[in-house]
Amino acid sequence: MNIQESIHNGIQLAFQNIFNHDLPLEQISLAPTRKEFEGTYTFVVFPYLKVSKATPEVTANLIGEYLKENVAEVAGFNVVKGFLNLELNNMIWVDVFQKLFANENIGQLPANGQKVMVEYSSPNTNKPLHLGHLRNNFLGFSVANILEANGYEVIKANLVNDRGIHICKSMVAYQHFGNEETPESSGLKGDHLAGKYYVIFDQKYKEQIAELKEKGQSEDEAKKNAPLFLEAQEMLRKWEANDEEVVSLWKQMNTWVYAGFEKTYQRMGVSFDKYYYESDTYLLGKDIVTEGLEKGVFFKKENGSVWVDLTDEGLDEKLVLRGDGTSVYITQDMGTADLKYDDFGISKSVYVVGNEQDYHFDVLFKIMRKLGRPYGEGLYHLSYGMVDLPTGKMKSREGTVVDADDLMQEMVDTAAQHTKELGKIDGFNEEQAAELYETLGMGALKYFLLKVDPKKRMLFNPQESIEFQGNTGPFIQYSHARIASILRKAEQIGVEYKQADFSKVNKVEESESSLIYLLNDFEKKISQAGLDYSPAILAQYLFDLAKEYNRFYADLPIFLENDPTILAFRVALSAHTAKTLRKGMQLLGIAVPERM
RNA sequence: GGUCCUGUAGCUCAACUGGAUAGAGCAACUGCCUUCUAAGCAGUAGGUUUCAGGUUCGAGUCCUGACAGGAUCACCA
Repeated sequence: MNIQESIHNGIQLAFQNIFNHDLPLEQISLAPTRKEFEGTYTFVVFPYLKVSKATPEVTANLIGEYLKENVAEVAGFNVVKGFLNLELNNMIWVDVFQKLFANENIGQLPANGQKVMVEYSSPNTNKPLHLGHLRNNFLGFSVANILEANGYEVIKANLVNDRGIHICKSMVAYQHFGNEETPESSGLKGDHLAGKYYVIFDQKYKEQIAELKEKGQSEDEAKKNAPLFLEAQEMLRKWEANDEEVVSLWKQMNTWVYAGFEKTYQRMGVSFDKYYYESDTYLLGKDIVTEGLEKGVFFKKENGSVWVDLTDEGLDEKLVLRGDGTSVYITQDMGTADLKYDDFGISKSVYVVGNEQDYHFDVLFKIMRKLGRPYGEGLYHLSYGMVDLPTGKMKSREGTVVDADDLMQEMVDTAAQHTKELGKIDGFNEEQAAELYETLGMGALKYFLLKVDPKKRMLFNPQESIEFQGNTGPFIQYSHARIASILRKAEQIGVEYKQADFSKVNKVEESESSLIYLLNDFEKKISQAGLDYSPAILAQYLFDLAKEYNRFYADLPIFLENDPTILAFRVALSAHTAKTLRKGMQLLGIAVPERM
């Protein structure tokens, strides 16, 4: 039993014995005591005054006395107004640590037998990935890791948007202006090559619109009548009719784009277990429309279009199939939801998609629940906010985006420059140095994007956003490297700490107990991060932990300690902190170096 | 216009889900490297939590109404 549990039990017994009141365990909550007061945990008694029929002070004192008498861990207490601060026997931190230290497999909760799919990334194959995709990918990958640590079996999925009018735009532009250019001949990554023609399409398209307007057409007419636009539409029709030439160009460009994406994913450090392609799934969902009509969940209008009425849920009527019998976006998504379930038997399905699609997913999930899908309650939209630039919103078509590949390279270059300035590469060969720069640059970038609550929109200022000091990835990486250095020294001078028995440790300093308190919180934080689908909770925890360690590090110089038992204890404390940092950062998808 | 999200120190973010005197980092200022890595540590300064009401022992957190920013409401995806 851990400390909190035994205090919880003690409080329950106290209520039974003193007030003759049955207080369910799950209603008892302990808060950490604020720094200004003596104690470790605080129990707030205000809510129970009706039960105790006494003043806050009297109530708190009665419970405090009972806990002091009957709960071994509680050494004393003090009462401030209605706050009961419990002072623990300092030595219990040694026991707490001993148990943590013995756990080989920290940060992994027992399997819960449930399968969850995390869909993220979901790129369009007409352009390269940008800053917004970085947030999406890092979030998705990290949440997948966190759910796995919470005991789920996780399937990471990528639903590639490889068809549609926007893809045809790149293709049309390539046909006209491509001159047989290839990634090899141009030296461009395949995804950047496709993106180049997407931008060209937009430029030429705008020119044509301007020409038509000069000839007297309205803006809307011009947009619909521009030759390039008509060509793109025609190409989509041909693609759907399986036209050989169009399909072959489509395949050719896709091959290039996927090769480019693969490199980007590799550098990001993300991976997928399953790829879905919209070119395969875009016709799915029509059978669900039929099913919905039969079940009376959907209804048909005079022109043959099919709708769902969600007014009882506070939404509107939504179209699920066009009058001509063709699909809309949501038709396909209904089909894909079923496909995922049929493929894997998942009980939960997480969609990592930007918050501009909040309404869409609200509708989709309500429909699937109305249809009585077994996975209906497990559908979750992990909605995240946009990444804004100081100059405003990013637009791929206009080329005002921060490109993912460029940004990652820039971060790694900055890390390299920074590291050299600090003179930290003595003893590194070229390959090791390059690896370190990669670790630090990517660590800084990932941490920057993950430390913020996903649902909040965030500002990215390329000039000054990413720091290497303070609440940053490199700060945590640095703390780890520091400990690694201590462990090397301990190894060198032969400190035995790995199998040590710390029961003879007879004093615990404040900076030690604070550190153990935090180390003890690790699994709770993983669980919280899983429930909230929020890597930010974990990021914040790891920063606090690294900071607490650095305080301990400055406070108690380990190798100056004369008592060998305490010295070993402190080395062990360091080793376990390093392990926790490493594991936690791994859940964020961030590597930690042994030296830096 | 309807719906949803956000609003906390100059800037970027926290606040254990309603608890005590709202905390970190950056930027500014002051100390600390002949002792384990100074990408660090200790400290100073910085706040009417957008505003106005309400609920209660207690509100940054819940409710109502303003204000500001954003998203969305297509037989687009």
